[in-house]
This record gives sequence, C-alpha cells and structure tokens, in this order.
Amino acid sequence: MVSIDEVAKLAGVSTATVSRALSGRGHVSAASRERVRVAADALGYVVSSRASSLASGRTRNVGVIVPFLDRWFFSTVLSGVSSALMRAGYDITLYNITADADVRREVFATFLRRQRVDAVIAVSIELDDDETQQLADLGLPVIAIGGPNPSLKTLTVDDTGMARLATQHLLGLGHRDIAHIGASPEFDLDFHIPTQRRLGFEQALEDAGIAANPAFLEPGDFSVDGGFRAAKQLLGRPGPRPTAIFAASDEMAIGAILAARDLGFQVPRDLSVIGIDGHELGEFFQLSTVDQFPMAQGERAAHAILAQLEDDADAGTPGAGALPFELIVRGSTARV
Amino acid sequence: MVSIDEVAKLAGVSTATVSRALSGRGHVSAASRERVRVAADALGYVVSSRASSLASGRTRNVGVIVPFLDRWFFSTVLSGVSSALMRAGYDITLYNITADADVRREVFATFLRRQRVDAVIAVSIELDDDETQQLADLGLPVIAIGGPNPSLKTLTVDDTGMARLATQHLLGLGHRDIAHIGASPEFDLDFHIPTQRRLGFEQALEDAGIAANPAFLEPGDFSVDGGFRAAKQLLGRPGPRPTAIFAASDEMAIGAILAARDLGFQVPRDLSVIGIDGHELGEFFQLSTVDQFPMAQGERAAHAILAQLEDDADAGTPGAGALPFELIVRGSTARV
DNA sequence: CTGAAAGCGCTAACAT
DNA sequence: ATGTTAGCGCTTTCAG
Repeated sequence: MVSIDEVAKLAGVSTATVSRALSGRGHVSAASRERVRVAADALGYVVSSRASSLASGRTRNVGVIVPFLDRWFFSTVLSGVSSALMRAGYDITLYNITADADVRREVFATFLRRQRVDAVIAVSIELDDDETQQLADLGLPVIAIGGPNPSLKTLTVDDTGMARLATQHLLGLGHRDIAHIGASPEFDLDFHIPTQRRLGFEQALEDAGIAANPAFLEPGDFSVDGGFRAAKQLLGRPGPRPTAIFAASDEMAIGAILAARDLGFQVPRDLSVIGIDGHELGEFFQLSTVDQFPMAQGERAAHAILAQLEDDADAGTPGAGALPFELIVRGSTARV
Repeated sequence: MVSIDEVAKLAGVSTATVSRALSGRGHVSAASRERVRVAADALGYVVSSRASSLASGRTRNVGVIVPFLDRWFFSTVLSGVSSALMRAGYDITLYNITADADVRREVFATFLRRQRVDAVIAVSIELDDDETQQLADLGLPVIAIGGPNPSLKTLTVDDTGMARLATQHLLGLGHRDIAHIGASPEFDLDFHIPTQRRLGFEQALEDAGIAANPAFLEPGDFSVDGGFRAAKQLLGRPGPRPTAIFAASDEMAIGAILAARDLGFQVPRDLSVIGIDGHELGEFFQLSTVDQFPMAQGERAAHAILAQLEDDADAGTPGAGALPFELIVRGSTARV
C-alpha cells in the first residue's frame, strides 16, 4: 500500500501539504494542490481510513441499522440511504438487527461503540429506552426513520394521515362498508405504525359519520400471505361483506386482491382495494395506493445526516420533519 | 470515550495486558484476564477499531458488494452474509453497485482501497477484467458468489444442473411441450446465469430426445412482470401451446402463474409451472421450484471468508465449491 | 502557504 | 506472564 510519504516525496512537498491538499482542509496553493493530485493519481494513493480516522476523529462512514434486509420496504429505504451516502463519498456499515436478541444487544453494546462510524441512521426500529440511551451516549448524530421516537431526531411520515387519505379515497368513491387489514386494537400496543394506520382509518370513517364495524377490522402481519388470509376471512364468512378494503401495506393489499380473485370476486367491480407504501409490484397489480416513496426517505435521511456532519454550523434542525406521501389511483379502486 | 489506559489502571495491569486479554492473542493469566474483563465491563470499554486496526492491520470488517439491494434474491443473500458475520463479531461495509457507473468505478478505485476491510465478498457481480484485477490488487481474501469468475475464489451453484433438474421434473410428469422463460440465445452473451439455465433446459430436452421448439423460448427479465408478459406471449398466440413452463426465476414463474390465471388456464390442470430460487412467496403460490437457498449461500460465503481470515493456516481451498440445490415439488406442477 | 513535530489509541516485538 | 516501548499512517497545531 502506497503511503502519504511517497506522495509527498513525488510531489516535492511535506506530508502535511499532501493531507491538506487531498482533504481540502486548510490552505494550499493551487500549484501544490495540482502537483499532489497528480502524484497521488500516479501512485494510486488512497487515504487510509484507519490512519486518517485515528488522527482526525472522522471516519467518513455511517452506520445504518435495519430490522430486516429481505423485505421490500426496508431494502428500498436502505438502497436510498446507500446511494446518497456513496455519492457523497461515504461508506456505510450495515447493522441488521434481526430476530436474534443477542445480536441486537451486541450491536448497541459493542458494534456501534467501536468508533467505526461518524453517525447512525436507524430505519424503522422500535427502540426501547435502553437502546435509545445507548445511541445517545455515542455522542454522534443519530437520525431515525419512521416510528416517532420522542428523544431522537426523526424523519417520520404521517401514518395516520396516509391512512386517512386512503380511506377518504374509498369514501369518495361512495364506499360505506370498508374493511381494514392491519392492526387489531388489542395486539398492537407498542408497535406504532400499524396502530397509527388503523387510527387514521377510524378517523376518516368517523369524519364521514360512519360507525366502524368491528367485524371489518382484520389483523394482518403486513405480508402477502397475511393479506390473503385476512381478505379470505372478510369476504368468505357469512354476514355483511365490505365493498372495499384498505390494507395497511401494499403487500397485504396484493394478498387481498389475490384472495378476492380466488373467491370469484372481480377487482374493482365487486371489491375495491387500496394499500400503502408504493410497492414495486403495485403497478403490476394495478393497485391503488398511498405512496410513501421509501427510496426517497432513505435519501433524505442520508442528506440530513450529511448536513449535520459537514456543516458543523447549523446542527440544528436540518430537514427533520414530515415526509411526503401521495395518493396513487390505479385500477384496483372504483365507485361502488 | 474511555480508553485502554483507564482499563489498565483500573485492572492494575499494563495496556499491553489489557490488549492481550481482550483480544485473546498472547498469554495472559486467568486472573489478569478476569480483572481486565471486569474493569472493561465496568467502564463500558470497547476497543477502538480505528486505533486497533492501525496498529494491527486487522479491521474485523468485511466489504460486501451487491448489484441490487431491492431484489429479493440479493437482499436474502446479504441477510445470510450479515448474520453470519455479525455472529462472529465482524462488521460489514456495504457497497451497492447500482446502475450508476461512476459510483461503480469509485467503489473499485477508491472505496475498497481505504483499508477499511479485511476481505471482500462479491455477490452475483459480473466483474470485468479491470475490476477483477483491482480486487486482486487489494491483496485481501476475496470470494465471489455466483457467476463463475475464473480468477476468483467462487462459491457457485450449478445453474445448468438446476435448470436440468427443473426440466427433468416436468419431463418426468409426462410433459413434452415445455416452454422456457429466461434468456434468449441472442441477448445473453455476457450474462452467465440466464444462459446457463437456458442451456440446462436444452440439455434436459435433448437427453430426453425432444427437439427444442424455438417458439417455446421466451425472453424474460427475471421480474414478475417480465414473467407475466412472457407467459402471455406463450399462451396467447396462435399455434401450439406448451403444457408446461420452466421459468429461470421464481419471480418470473409467479408472473407466469398470474398470466395463466388471467387467461383462464388453471394451474396445474392446464399448465404446469416451475421456477428457480426458493422465493419466499413460492409457498404462497404453491410454486414448484428448485431451491438454491440464498440465505445459506450468504452464510456459506461468510464462513469461507472467516476461515481464511482466522486460520491463516489453510488459506487453501476452504469450502469453495458447488452449492446445494433441491427440487421442491408443490402444487404448480402435475402430470399432463 | 508550508513544514516540523506531536500525537490519535492501540498492538507487537522485545525484554524480563 | 507481563511491562516497556516503538511504531501503525495520518492530521493538526504551532511556527515561520
């Protein structure tokens, strides 16, 4: 590995000047800068992050914590984070907090404390108090996406608002018997997103003067299969049937569409279906949805972190706030 | 941040002993080891990777290069890599080589040369000669998954064999008019996987003494939508229709099933469909497939890398070789 | 604008 | 088995 001394020698300057020229910190004459650039190029020199970070305290590396890697939403957010960070020259270190509780504990207790990262992005993680504290103790910029965490800077989409928007769309089409697949009032106590979406659904109904029908609230685990089973319940059992279903995720909505087809219902003639997310398969299934632009969420989180990292000036409130969402009307919803 | 000196002082030993006790390298008495452990614990000390790696040359960090993050197969492989590496105490730095050619170039020219990683895992990347050379120049253990690269240690699944197995399954059920969705002979020149699968398909037919019907070869881009469109072509146009479809990926197979339903065909009564991958939605669609265990592929790559990293002894040929695959028969395939 | 030199916090000889 | 010490390769005062 070629080191800074070799570059300095070739460029005929000191290592200090090489460092300044390459990092852009401190003044260097245009001439020196150019000679350093040429020398570094010729030698294929790249600053050693280990030496640089030890000396400067900066790593140019951001830690990203995700709860799942193999679910579309999370990997899409991650994709956005990654592309924005890489364009800025940053590396990203990935911490996948899966089911394994031991690993999760280790991530907060050890991995993140190795001084390997300058900042942390936590994607849709429900952090307990301990974990929140451990993140704070790092003394680094931390930003969370989703699931408002009172003590963390959070980029959050208005889950209630999205759900209301989806429900209002169905109401606007004349639907009155609308079912919801997602959280059940009993089981979602500490899981923000499903609850918020259910509440938005109920608010919209209430605003329209419609009493929520408990039989039209079906739990679902956010997977295609979960949506499928929930819809089978809603459509298959005796008693009144909904004319529309609002699913708390696109994957469940797709499951619901498949279930409806399976039972001989035509979508949207016999049943309207709408979801939330903006899933890549939405277009394929002609699914109406409320898009929350997951890729953009990741990019935005990355930019917020970069802002805090680069301009030490306004580490104040950089773009932290509500994220955009948008109703996308496709072919899965129609008038009653 | 608490440093090694504080731990040394509290434990009443030198920093060298703390280092030895914590890293497990060199001899330390059980008593010292325990006192160090207690002291470190009490202070919440974690070895600074920046200092440690500068001094030792080891980072305990592995770089992982993936072509996509938001496709099920890749994120699942990554998931396997990540969990195995984290269990071993390793961090992973993620390099997502997406469409952006500039970023891709930078990854090989700069990111990977920052001395941030001890080894590299490249997941299903078609590397050109330059990139292969750049990887080799790193002087680090490198392992590739998929797409046999002659000059790299590669964990590869027998794509031709998988395709043959899938096709043989259909042949065994009495099918003779079998279509293939995947590579077209003209367009897949430098893309290994689609080609290999097509070749396996053709081999199986040939072995069974069946002439391949060019009309039964339909290109597809490995997506659900691509499979859907391809199947519509195969089933919708005038002339002889296949009784079975072998799709080169599960996502295309799912698309084919949906297309068949759309056209009023019942699967498997009117059409058998089989894919490759072991996609999580396979069970939901009752899809017969050849599972290639992507999660396990990732884990295996991780273990191979760890073996090279830890036992400097046999950096020889650790488990590099063919990956397992298995025919999973579900409800989408049946006798003619 | 530039150079000399003192670390950054560890690890790895080398002694003992 | 343990302590002493010299770096690892940069960055950053501090002078000039």
